[in-house]
Amino acid sequence: MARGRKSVTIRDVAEDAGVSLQTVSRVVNGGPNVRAQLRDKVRASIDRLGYVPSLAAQRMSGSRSYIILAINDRERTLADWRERRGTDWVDQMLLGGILTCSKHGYRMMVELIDTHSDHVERELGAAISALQPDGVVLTPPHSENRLITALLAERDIPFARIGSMEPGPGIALTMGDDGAAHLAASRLIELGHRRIAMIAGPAQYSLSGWRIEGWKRALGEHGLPWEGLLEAGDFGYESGTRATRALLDRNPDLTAIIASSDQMALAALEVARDRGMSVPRDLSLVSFDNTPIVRFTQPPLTAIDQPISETVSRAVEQLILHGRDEGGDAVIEVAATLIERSSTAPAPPSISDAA
Amino acid sequence: MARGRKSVTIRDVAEDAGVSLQTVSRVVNGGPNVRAQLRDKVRASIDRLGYVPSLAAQRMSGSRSYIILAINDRERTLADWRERRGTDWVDQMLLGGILTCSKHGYRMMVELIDTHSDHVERELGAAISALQPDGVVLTPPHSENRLITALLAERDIPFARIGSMEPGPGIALTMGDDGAAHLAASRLIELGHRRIAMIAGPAQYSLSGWRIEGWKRALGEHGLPWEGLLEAGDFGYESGTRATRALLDRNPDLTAIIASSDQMALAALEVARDRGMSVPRDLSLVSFDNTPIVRFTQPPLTAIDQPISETVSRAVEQLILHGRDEGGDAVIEVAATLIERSSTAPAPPSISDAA
DNA sequence: ACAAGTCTTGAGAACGCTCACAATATGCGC
DNA sequence: GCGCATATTGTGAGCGTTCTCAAGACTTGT
Repeated sequence: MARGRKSVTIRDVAEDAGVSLQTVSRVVNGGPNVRAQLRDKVRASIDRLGYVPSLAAQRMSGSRSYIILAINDRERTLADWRERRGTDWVDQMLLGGILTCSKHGYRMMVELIDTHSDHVERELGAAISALQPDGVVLTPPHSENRLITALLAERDIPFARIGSMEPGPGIALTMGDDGAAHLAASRLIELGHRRIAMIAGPAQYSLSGWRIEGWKRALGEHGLPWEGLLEAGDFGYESGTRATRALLDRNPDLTAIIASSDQMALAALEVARDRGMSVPRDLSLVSFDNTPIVRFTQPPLTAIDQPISETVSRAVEQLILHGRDEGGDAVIEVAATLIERSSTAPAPPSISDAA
Repeated sequence: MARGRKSVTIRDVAEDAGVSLQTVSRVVNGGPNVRAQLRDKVRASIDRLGYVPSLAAQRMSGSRSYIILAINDRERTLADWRERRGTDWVDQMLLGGILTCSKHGYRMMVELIDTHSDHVERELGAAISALQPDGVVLTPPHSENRLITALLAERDIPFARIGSMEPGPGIALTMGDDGAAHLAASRLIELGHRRIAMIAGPAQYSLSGWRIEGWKRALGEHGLPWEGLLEAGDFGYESGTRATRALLDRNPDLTAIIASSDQMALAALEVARDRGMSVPRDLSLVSFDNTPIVRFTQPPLTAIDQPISETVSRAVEQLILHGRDEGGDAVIEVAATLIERSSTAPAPPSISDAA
């Protein structure tokens, strides 16, 4: 006889236990109407033979594929990856997703999709046709892409939009970007800062807007102006350098910066150092993301921790458990927190204070 | 009529193009014997209808599943992830793998498996039965786990072992750990260092041994002793702290350390700083991995860059292209390089030199 | 003890595709 | 123009599972 390469099928189990295929299938799927005695017998056969149902066959006949597809932005991911900037976002997503999926007998697959519009439909369409996933997790900036959400809705595939505060279509999950920015700014105000700048993310990410909102709101609550204190970057290091320089040039009295990504904060730290400013003595710095990097800089950075894993985990759970329910278009919020490290300190006595 | 939720099948294409299913199948799979005229007609139908074959169905009937499974160590990955240490290894692997897979029409799936022996067979067996992958990529420490390689061989699934210098079974791919350690040590010797310590990785990783070999060899070539200069860690930060302290306590004349992971190097940097030693003036530091973190420490660390993405990419390519060939048990080497940053400098004039 | 219901089990079709093979068309040498 | 080899197309079965539906076994109320 040949190698034992043929795998154990449901038929083998059925024969071994002396029951029909259907009964085995019911036992495997926790079907309701099987006598305890038979169920145990089948279970024993399954264990002995080491039977595990074939995902492909399950997909073929059943209505579920047991696959959740996670969509990431190809351009940004690849750029980060090529330049060895770290792709912590993908990591967090992958692990949070995998763990929650496997808890429910699902698998997660990661797909990189171009933001560029003519690719979106083709690439996403192809992935969906090939995989026929039971749910899709969208990450920014795809989360609010009409083309994508329309495509998914048309194909009747449940989906979750990470990082979106807009209700429907699909499940929206936000990490409270406005609240987080508000928190960061408020804390800085509490520390005595009056001139607090923001390096925002790119406009096509709606969370960039929300962060700006939160920051403005905090300043407004204390009667502080924000004009001239806003610069936009693209989350990358270089853009952070440019933005920080512009901010510092324009505002000699600047004492604090909130950066919308760790990379941009790293850049700000470097620019400050180049200009002979000490962080946090002369300049306080708060970043967004809290990737592993910021714990090891000098000084370690105070950062808004974005609970990506948990958010994706919640998204996956919703998709698996309530995927097909008409979900009422709820917005789920997983709160971000401020991790204070050593890049923030009380504001230096200002020139006007001294006067 | 209901929503357009039913997907386009090969049958739809066949009808649209007025040919048989088989002909469409041949066109899709690049079959050799189809007249150009018909092929174009079928292609047109495929494009118009947006047909993409179902992975599940392909797996069911054909001999291939178009899935490559990447196995990672669950314990270490989860520990790194939970403590937000960064899981750069997974990242690099995932992206290198995904890209190469998609180039060949394959997909990559990531699976976390416990090292603990009774889990290994069950978990890996289950993953294989469910997914029936066309190839498996093993990462350390699974790369040399007999239980795993035996299981894969028995089921006749091609596999690649990343980070292994041992030929067969399966394809072995190494990043030249002995050579890399030799390179690091040699460079330090060139800089005038005589007392060069090594913080090794855990023994169950065979690459730990190879790195020790390379380091010893370099020292030996210059008549330098290594006794008392070796400590083992577990790749994690805390173990790096312990190891560095032990090394420094035992060897007051130590001027350089090679750490087998970035985390341990980070710890060494911290310990040195605590003891009032300046890096690189008093102590030179070389780390392994070159994760994004080490570019932003103060000083940025000189590191051995492990080309994980490229190695996994090569592994995937081998599996897809030559998976079933009796590969002759070759060992493929993808060379690591030394990235010099600011944590290495000429050795300080030693006490004996001064005497 | 009998009809009417419920619980349990099984049989057969179907999912979308590729395989092996059969049938037909085309080309070539003479 | 005939016969053979070769290129092209079509047919039917089967992959491993779940679905639908029907049949048999057991309850229950009267």
